[in-house]
Amino acid sequence: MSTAADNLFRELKISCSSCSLGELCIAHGLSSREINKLDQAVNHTILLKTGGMLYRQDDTFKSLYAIKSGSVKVITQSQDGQESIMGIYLPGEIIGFDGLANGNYQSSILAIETCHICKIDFDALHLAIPTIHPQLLKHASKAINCIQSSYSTTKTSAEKRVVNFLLNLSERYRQRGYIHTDFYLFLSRSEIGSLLNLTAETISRCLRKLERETYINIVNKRRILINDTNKLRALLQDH
Amino acid sequence: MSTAADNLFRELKISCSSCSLGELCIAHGLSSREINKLDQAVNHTILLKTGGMLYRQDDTFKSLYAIKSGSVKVITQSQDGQESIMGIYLPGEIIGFDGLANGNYQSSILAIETCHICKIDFDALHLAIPTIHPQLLKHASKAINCIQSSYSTTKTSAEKRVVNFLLNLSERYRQRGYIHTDFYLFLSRSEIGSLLNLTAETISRCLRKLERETYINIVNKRRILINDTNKLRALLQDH
DNA sequence: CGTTACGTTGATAGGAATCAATGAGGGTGG
DNA sequence: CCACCCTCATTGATTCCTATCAACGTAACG
Repeated sequence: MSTAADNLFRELKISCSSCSLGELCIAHGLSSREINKLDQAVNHTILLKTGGMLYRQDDTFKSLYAIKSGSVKVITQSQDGQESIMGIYLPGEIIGFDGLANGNYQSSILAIETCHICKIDFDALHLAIPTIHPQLLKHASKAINCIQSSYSTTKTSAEKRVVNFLLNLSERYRQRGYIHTDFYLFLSRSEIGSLLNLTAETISRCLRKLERETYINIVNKRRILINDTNKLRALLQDH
Repeated sequence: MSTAADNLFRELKISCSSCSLGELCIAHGLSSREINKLDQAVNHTILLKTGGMLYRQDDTFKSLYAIKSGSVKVITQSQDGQESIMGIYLPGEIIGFDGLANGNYQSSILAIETCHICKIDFDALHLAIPTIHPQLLKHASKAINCIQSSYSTTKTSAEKRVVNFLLNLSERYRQRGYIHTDFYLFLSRSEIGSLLNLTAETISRCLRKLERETYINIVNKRRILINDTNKLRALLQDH
């Protein structure tokens, strides 16, 4: 019923040349003239508040989106109405490739914290910079590898899946220049469970066990401090 | 150590204009002049025998590949040496997008039956037909949706995963104009288990149970006859 | 200040893994 | 041609991990 337009957001004007995403964005490697053209294709910067929806599963595909700040979750709804979290996206990641194949997005995107997001009209982008596609393909390829690797981790024990989840987040924060041993979980235990194919109780038990064994500290339920990344990573090796 | 070149294959010459893939291939929608250029980019048609390797994980990315006939399996090796089957590809599907992001393939491809495969040199393709990229993006998007949906099914019971596997194969054969209620499994029970995150014993038990309950017939271990697709599909609904 | 959602913890149940034994086919070499 | 080996598939018995069920505590919020 409701669409992304129902949610509160403001439009901001930030030019691509002054955007902080840098090489993470599709603009990477473009000439300044091309970047000006990109600016015209990317006419909206959206402010999306926590809980706000960027787009809904089955909406017709029109745009790709680049996350400038904040994070979002990917949700799919199966035919029986069960919602399931498929992943989360952080700044510098491009969303929307799933809509390209059929012309409809295959998942819904919701903000799990306040986000700034670039809306990139696909047709306009194509017209403005025909040479952009290799960059897009690389981003799509990265998305493929990302999903592929999360599929791999479903083959291990609950504890390993949780450890892998934490290390994956940590590494992605590190790559973006954030502190990678101290971060906030924007997902509930139940949502993490949905993401990792486990129950909320199991997530809770695993996190507390990791805390008891001093691999991590948990502050205020949601804030994670990693004491020693290498020791944590070692947990993935044992069988 | 060994590379794809070690495996037996012959080169065949088949022009894109006379290729049977049709709209499944990236050539779909191109003018005849563009198709001639594509022919120059696609200079090899490879005959790959059962067990032969198309490329190996970590090989440097150079080409995309289109399966003309036969089927292949996708294998990834984790750091501890464990091999795991990530999926199988059928005629009309494009392989190799996983190598685009980093310049290295993230998985190995092995033939599970005799295959004819088009090798599409990526750089040559780019030079020959700069307008090809939207088509490529669609294929990449399809790949994303495909992996995404197989990730979804890891959230269900063993029996449902097996049923979903059979129906998925059946549907893909149907879309390609093959008989979709009678097909051969080119994977062992153990490989299906690896694909679905189950053990060989569980796969065996599930298949035999489906046979006992007359949803399917199993001929000679590997050949599957589906008695009633709708009844089989109904098994996915119950909880 | 009740209501609600979230998180923690314990007890129990269930489903798939594991272990084990057997059989069936396919290939090889004597 | 047959004995042997090896891989694959099947089936049963048992174990183990995670889901489920249940109870309670806590924080946020109107």
